[in-house]
Amino acid sequence: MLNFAKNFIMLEISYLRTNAAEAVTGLRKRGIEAEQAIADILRLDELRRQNQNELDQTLAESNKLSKEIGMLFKQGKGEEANALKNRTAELKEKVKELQQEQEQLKSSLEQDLVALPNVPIDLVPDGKTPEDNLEVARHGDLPNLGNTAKPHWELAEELKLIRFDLGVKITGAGFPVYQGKGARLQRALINFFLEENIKAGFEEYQPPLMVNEDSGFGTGQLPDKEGQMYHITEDKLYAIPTAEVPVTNIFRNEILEESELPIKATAYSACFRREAGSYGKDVRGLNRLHQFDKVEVVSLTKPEDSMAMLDSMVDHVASLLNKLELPYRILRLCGGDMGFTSAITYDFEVWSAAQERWLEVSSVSNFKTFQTNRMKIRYRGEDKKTHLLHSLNGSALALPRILAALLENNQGPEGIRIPEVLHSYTGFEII
RNA sequence: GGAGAGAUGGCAGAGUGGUCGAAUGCGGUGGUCUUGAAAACCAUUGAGGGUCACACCUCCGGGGGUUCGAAUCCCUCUCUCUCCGCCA
Repeated sequence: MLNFAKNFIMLEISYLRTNAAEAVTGLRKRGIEAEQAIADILRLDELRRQNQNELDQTLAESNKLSKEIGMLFKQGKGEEANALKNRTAELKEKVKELQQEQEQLKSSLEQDLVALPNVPIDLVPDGKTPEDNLEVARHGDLPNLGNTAKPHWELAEELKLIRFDLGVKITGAGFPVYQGKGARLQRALINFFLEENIKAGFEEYQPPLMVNEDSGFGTGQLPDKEGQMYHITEDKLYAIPTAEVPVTNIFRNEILEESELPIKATAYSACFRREAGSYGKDVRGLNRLHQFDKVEVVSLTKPEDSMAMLDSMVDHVASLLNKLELPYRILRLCGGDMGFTSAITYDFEVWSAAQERWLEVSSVSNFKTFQTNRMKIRYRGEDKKTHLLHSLNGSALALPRILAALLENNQGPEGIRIPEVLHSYTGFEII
C-alpha cells in the first residue's frame, strides 16, 4: 500500500525551487495567480528542511549514545550505562517534538502542492473557455448531406446496429447493446486501431478492467474524481474510466533502464464512467456513455524526448482519422480548458454531419513529471542516478463517436458506406 | 466461503534485541585474462531525504507500541500464496 499522505505530491518541489518564476507565468495561462502560493510552498520547504536537519542531528546523537550504552553493558559497566540513559531520555523528547513538527510541515506542504495543477508549457494558448482553444489543423471536407441526414441514433435503431432500448432494459441508460453489423463494425474498429498502433511501435497490453485504490491515486483519478468512477465497495475496487489507469500503473514504482526507453504501450479496454451531472444533447445516442470502448496509447520517455513523442503521437492519431476518411480538426487546448494534470493537450474532433457539430474522439497529452512524480516512475541516467520519466497518453481512438461520425457522414441512398481500410476487418462494405 | 503459511535489496533466500542497510547465490556494471567471445578470477552494485561535495538521517508490506537500542518482541491493518469447497 502506498502511503497516500506522503505520495500526494504532484509538481516536483525541486522544479519549483529552481523555476518558480516560470511556474507562475505558466499557471497564468490557466487563469491562476500562484505567486503567493508558490512563495508559501518554498517557505514551507525551507522550514521543513531546517527542521529535518535538526531532527537528523538529534537522531545521530541518540544513535551514538545507544551504541555506547550497548558497549558499556557488554563491558559490564552497568552504572555508566544507566547514567547515559538519562541523556537519551531528553533526546527522545526532542526527537518526538521535531518529528511532530516535521509531519505537520510535510502535510501542509503537500496540501499546498497538490492544489497546484500542472504548469502549461509555452506553446499552450492563454484562455479560459473552449472558445480560446487554438485550431492547429483541419483535414477533410465537411460532407453536405442536406436536411435529409439522420443522426446516428436514428440510423442505429433503424438498422438494428445499436439497441439503446435493450441496454436500458438490461442495465440502464448509457449502456447500449451493439447488434449484428453494429457489433462487427465496432470490433473491426478495435482491431484496426490496435493493429495500426502495433505497426507504429506500441506494444499491446490487455489490462484488468478494475483497479485498486493505489492505482486510482497513481494516475490522479483519486481522490478528486472519485465520483466519476464506478466503485465496487465490497472489494475496494474501481472500474477503470480509461485503460490509461491500469497501463500507466504497470510501471508504478519502477526504475527503467535507458535501453528500455521509450516505453510505448497500447491497450483496448471497455471504459466505465458515471458521468454524474451530464444531460441533454451531450448524452444523446453515442455521444456520452457510461460504458464505452477505447483503444489507448501510453508512452514513457526521457524528459528531453517527450515533446517529440507528443508530436509523433499526434501525427499517429491523425493518420488513423485520415485512413478512416473522417473530417477532423486538431485543437491545442488553452490553459483553462486543459486537464489538471496536463502540461499540454491536443484534442481531436471529428465532424458529425447530421448533428452538425464537432465530437471529441481523442485527447493527447504530455504530463511531463506530474504523474510520474506521484507514481515514482524513474529511469537510470548516464550519471547512474535515477530521474523521473515523462508520461504521455492519448486515445487511439475512442469508439462511440467514431462510430457516430461514420454512420452519419457516410449515409447515402445505398446505405452506409464503410471506409475501405476497414473492409478486411468487417467483411462487408456497406450497411 | 473454510483451514493454514507467509510478506526482507532486480530475483532467490539467510537473519529472533546492539558492530545489520542487512550473509550467501543468481543477475547487473567495471576490470584482468583472450585475436575476439565464453569460462575463470578481482572489484563494484538497493531506494529516498540532505549537502557545493562530504557528514548525517530514514526505509526489511502499512500503522502503532515495548526498549537506551527493533528486520528481530507485542498489537493492529493490508496483501500474497497453499489446500478444501464452489465455478468460467
